[in-house]
Amino acid sequence: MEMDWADNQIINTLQENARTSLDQLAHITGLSSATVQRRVKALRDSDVILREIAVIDPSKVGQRMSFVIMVELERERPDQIDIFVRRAMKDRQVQQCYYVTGEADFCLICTAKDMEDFEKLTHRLFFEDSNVRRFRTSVVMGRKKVGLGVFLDDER
Amino acid sequence: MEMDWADNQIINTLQENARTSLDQLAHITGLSSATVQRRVKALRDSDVILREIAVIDPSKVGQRMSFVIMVELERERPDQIDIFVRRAMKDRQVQQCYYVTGEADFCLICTAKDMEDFEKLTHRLFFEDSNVRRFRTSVVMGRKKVGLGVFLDDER
DNA sequence: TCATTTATGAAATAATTTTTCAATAAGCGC
DNA sequence: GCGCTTATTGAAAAATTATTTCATAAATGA
Repeated sequence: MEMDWADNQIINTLQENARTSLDQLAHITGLSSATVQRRVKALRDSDVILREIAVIDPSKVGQRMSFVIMVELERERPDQIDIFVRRAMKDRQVQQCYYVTGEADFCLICTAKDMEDFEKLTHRLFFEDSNVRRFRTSVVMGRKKVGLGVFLDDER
Repeated sequence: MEMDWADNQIINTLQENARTSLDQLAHITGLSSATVQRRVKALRDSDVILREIAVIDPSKVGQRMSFVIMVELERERPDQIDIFVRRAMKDRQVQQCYYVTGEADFCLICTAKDMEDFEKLTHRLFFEDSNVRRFRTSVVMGRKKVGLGVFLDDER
């Protein structure tokens, strides 16, 4: 999809606040609000904007802990990998699952109420899957930056 | 903040689609749209809903690569840690920065256009900071699940 | 150049959000 | 339980925001 400076501004702004009104975006870009609305629609239709979501504070809803988990599988056959991916993807406590190069096969970002809740998670994901060789857990002490932003060049 | 089943439904729904209208939320919860609007406002004001954002497809805006980087610092003094955190936080290509237990001190999730772009990132973040002992990079081959959702119990 | 397509802004329309207000429900002291 | 206060609720009005329409202007390309 063809994109210019105005689109970049729209994308950057909506990544910071998806509730920014078309009037505000019109002011930022110097376009009319009708044009901005068509630009936003095009960005949605072409899946540049994948979705618009509310970000919840996990600690405010009882999920007080976060974890980074590096997972090594026993066998790296595609079908074996797929079984693990499916299990991870459908688990609500797995926020992110990356298939990666290096020593580990996957990096997971997970949340849990407490350590007991985390232990249950490890059973669901790792002990019930005989193909998981080992996993290394890092407990998150500080969520210094948490986002999904890909911010674009502001230059005209 | 006191929260009931209707709030949970609102939270779960807005995490999937922040553009869900008050009428739709009213239908889901069985409340009036005026009440739902007040619930949503309360969730925003109390920072249960931290923000509402557009999620962009990185590959559609030229950021074709993602990386998981485990970072070890030389000295773990709070002021030294803070210097690194600040640098990581203000870098646009760092989507996430977790301060963690275990061998490494930090786990970063980063994006880059290509390997050259990534190399620049490592210089900015790691080589210019004499306090970084080492870092281990895992290149992301598959973004199997990417989100920030913390989904709540659906039971009444 | 001319024809065609595409993008634009102003205005009208539609949809959504926010406020107002009266009624009901929930807490609380006694 | 009774009376009092405070909270929460829904319907309707008001305000704001999003979308469509339509005529015009700019870009594209034979």
